[in-house]
Amino acid sequence: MPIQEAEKKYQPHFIEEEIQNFWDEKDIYKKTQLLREKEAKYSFLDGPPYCSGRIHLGTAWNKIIKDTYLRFKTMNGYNIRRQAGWDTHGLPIEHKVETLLGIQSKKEIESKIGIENFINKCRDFAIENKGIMTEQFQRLGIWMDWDDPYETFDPQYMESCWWTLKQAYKKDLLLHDFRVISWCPRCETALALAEIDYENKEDPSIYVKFPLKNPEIADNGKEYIMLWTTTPWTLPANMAVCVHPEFDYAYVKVNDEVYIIAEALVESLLQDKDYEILKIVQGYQLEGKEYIHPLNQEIPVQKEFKHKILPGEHVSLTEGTGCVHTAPGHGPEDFEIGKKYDLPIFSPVDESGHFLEEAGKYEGIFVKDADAFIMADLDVKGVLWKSDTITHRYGFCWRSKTPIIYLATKQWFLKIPEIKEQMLNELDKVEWIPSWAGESRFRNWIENAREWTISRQRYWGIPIPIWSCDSCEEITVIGSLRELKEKASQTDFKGDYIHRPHVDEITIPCECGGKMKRTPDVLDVWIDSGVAGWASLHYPQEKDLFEQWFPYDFITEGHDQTRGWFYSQLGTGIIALNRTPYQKVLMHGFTLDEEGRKMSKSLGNVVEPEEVIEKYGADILRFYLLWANKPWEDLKFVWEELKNVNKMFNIWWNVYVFSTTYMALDKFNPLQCSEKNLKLRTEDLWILSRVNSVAKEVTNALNKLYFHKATRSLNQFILEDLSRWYIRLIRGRTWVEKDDPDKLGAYHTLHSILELLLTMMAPIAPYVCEEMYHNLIRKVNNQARESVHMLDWSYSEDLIDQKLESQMDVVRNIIEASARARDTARYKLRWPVSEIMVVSENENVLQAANDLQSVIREQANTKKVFTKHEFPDLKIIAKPNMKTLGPKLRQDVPKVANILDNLDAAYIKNLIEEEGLLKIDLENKTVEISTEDIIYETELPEDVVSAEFEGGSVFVNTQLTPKILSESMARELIRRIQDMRKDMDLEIEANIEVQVQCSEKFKEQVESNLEFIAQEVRSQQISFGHISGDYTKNWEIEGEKLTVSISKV
RNA sequence: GGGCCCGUGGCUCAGGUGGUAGAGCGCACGGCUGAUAACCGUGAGGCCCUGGGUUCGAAUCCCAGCGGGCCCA
Repeated sequence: MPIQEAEKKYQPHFIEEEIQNFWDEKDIYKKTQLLREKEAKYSFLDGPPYCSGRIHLGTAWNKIIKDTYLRFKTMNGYNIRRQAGWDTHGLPIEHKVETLLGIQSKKEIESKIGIENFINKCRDFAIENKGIMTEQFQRLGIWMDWDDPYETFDPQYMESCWWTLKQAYKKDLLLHDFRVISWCPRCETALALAEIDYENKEDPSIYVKFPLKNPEIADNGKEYIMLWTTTPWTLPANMAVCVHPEFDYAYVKVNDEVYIIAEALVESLLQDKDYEILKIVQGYQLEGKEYIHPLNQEIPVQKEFKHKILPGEHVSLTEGTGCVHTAPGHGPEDFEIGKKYDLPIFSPVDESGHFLEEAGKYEGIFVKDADAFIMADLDVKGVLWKSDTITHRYGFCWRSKTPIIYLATKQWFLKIPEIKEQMLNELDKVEWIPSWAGESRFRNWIENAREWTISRQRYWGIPIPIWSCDSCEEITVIGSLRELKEKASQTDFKGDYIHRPHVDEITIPCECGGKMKRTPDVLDVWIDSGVAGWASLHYPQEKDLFEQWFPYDFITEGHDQTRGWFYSQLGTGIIALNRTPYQKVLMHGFTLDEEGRKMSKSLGNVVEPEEVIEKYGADILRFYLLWANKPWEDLKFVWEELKNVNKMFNIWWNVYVFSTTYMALDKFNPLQCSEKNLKLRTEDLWILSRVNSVAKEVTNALNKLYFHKATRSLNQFILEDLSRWYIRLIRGRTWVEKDDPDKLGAYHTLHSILELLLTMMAPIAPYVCEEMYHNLIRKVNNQARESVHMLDWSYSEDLIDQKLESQMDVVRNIIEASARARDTARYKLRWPVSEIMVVSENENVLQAANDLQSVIREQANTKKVFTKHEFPDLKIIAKPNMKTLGPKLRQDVPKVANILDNLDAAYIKNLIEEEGLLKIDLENKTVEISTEDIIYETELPEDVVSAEFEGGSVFVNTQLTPKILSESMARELIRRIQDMRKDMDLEIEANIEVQVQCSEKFKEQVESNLEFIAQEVRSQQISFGHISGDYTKNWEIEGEKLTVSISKV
């Protein structure tokens, strides 16, 4: 089948739907994978998106980067594993399901819904969203194993995760201990650092004075240590006050009271008060002083305890009083101090953030609500010195957006600090793009890594595989389902017994005779995805795939994953396998809105991928996202810029339409081209060189993951080289009717560059390339591979001719300069000129003009092209420089000017250059004229206009000879007839008859060019006088009124 | 408060081994027309975020600050 004329308009939706159907029906993805099955492996791991809703632009960008790179690697002959992944467990889904079920707390889950029911709902929810998101990704043209993804709720996957925990246990990296950790009172669970978002929040800012037990200075006993806090609710758990041992502290007298405050902060705190500093001591001198807890009446525990001032290196002078309220049960640093000085870890708050009985008076009150009560009580006691509010950054639960609190609880941890060194070592073995992503950013994060809280007091997650005995201290960590079955007391294992609540019922007999029960927690979801590298391959239950594909050559995710997936994979990788699971990482940016703000629902600036696809299609969205910025920088999504890309696609499509129109018309078959039947011109060799140069650039760019460079090269090529230049150059050749080698040469060249172009573009714009491939390649060659995505990536270094490319650049400059020169003379480009002269001192420029003379002749519309080192007919004019001569000659100036005017300028110039000066005899004296006294100007001969270009000048002879005028008029007439053809909507190849009614003068002018006119407008005959055609129109050419009439033959 | 990145015409971005600032879009004017929802030409429009330093010379290197993004405290 021959090449078909393409649709006139680029219709992405139609094309994309059609191609998607083709891929689906013919199973093209699978076939493409099979094609490379035996070749070298390149392993990739998909970072699993969380399936709680719909994808957003950032997720789309992420997958588009992956897809483009993997398609590129596939075409380069690699066998690639493209399993998609899904992150399915965790709080976000639990929350959505809670909302769906109309409940709000853990209690309700257990009492109203039941854990099993709840888990099932979560699973259903995840599966449903997975389906929705899969469709969204497919609509973007993403090729992955959508039918066989890894899912974190899959029991086999979870088993690998258990195995990982067991490795941690074996290496003694598991820890169960009391810690103060961040806690979400809404979700009633511990949170890891990675699960906290920071936002501004308004809180109380209060200064409280704690009375000293043994006042030193104040006779009236009113001596206090002043402290500051933004969390009044933690005061009931205050166990100490810390001061920095090396700072100076002042005893300040205000009215009849004495306060201890860091000296550096006195001024700012008491600026509007009368105060007197009585004494200054160093912090260590305050150590051991006892104070009285002001709420000791309200909280029984506080009545018993002896409160002391302690040293603390963490105390700073940036805010507060330099005396730090210390509640070991409610702050990580406080906890450390508490441990160091053996303070009780008092944390009288339950999981939901309500005070327990030990909190005395405050029992049952939610901590944040207790702020007001506590402040009121302090006020009544006269110890609330100052009360204000402050807006500061505060941690929130990543999902429920609840302000976190710190509680002392017993949790499971991974001892990350113990493997930190190894993590840093492994980090160096990874190739990071950009390099600072690993070398600076990730390194910094790891260096600050602390113990990782991995237990969560929730339901929808991987149950922690730790069983502990209820009578002795013994624990067992289960590493596989088989091990569980072997050790369990039960024998009946049916259905999903690995999720809660069924796994909770399984017990293990302990050697001591007791019963081991599972620790009721589930795992942090970051562990879920962290183990994806081997869990997706079901290692160690299955070994084959693991041996083939692990470790991974490449992963790519956004920069938020520094603390997320990059970290969790590295940590668990070292725990499980002593190594990093990935070897090359591209850290990409975020998508921002037009103002550079992040997209968020609350700002209402979210752009949905669907919205873009609807307007422009997936190919254009893909190209845009890979073009707009460097992948590792944030990307401002600007609609206006999409128009740009859209324009490029339209132009590309137009080139394609142009090509197929003529190729279809002439039934062009690229397979039947041979050196014998076609003739290549220099411009053909040039575009072949260009397209291969671009292919080389694209190859290098994609190899380096510089998608922006690849797309920018392609964009430049399509617009500048192909559409604006090459097509313009070959227009004339395609208009020839007969089957000549020159035309075939153009077709053949066009065909092969389009083929290479669509091959290079295929990973980026997979749909439209497939469409073009089918028409241009498959239609005429049934041996060709079934899909463009099955092609081998290649280009020809041999066809690259650097010299020719730079010569063409010069020639384009010359032609542009000639157009500019004509413009200044208002001499139309449509009218030919007899000659142009290219003048340059640069030999290469002249050579380019000579070598590509035919191109210049055609495009500059000139009969001849000459090249010279300087313009021979340039007339030099020497003018007196009045500025210098005036003061020197005074009244003689006019005489000298007159003499100079009569001398030949070239003669003057020569003389001065040779002798340094020119002597002019006046009646009574001789004046000497030197270089600075003369201003040289040049004058062009009549009928010559010039313009400069980089490297030289172009001189255009615009003299109108009768011959030139005749051709000009002929061209004017042709243009009008073509216009009428277009009006009539004629087929391009349609033949016509032309009748012209005009003055005798005009007729004579064009008569010698009748044959030329006839050929250009596809007219068999041009007759003058009588008008009787199908379509008649009046025109005016250079003042001549005429009527043209044409008929279709 | 700390770490990393970014900051160039109205907009989006090049340039970045130091040597008189570029492109596309947009704007104004003129031109072209058988692939053209294109194209060509001309023009206006930049204290290259600010301030210091190194240097004969800084958009580029160094330091400090400001603004934005991400991560953390």
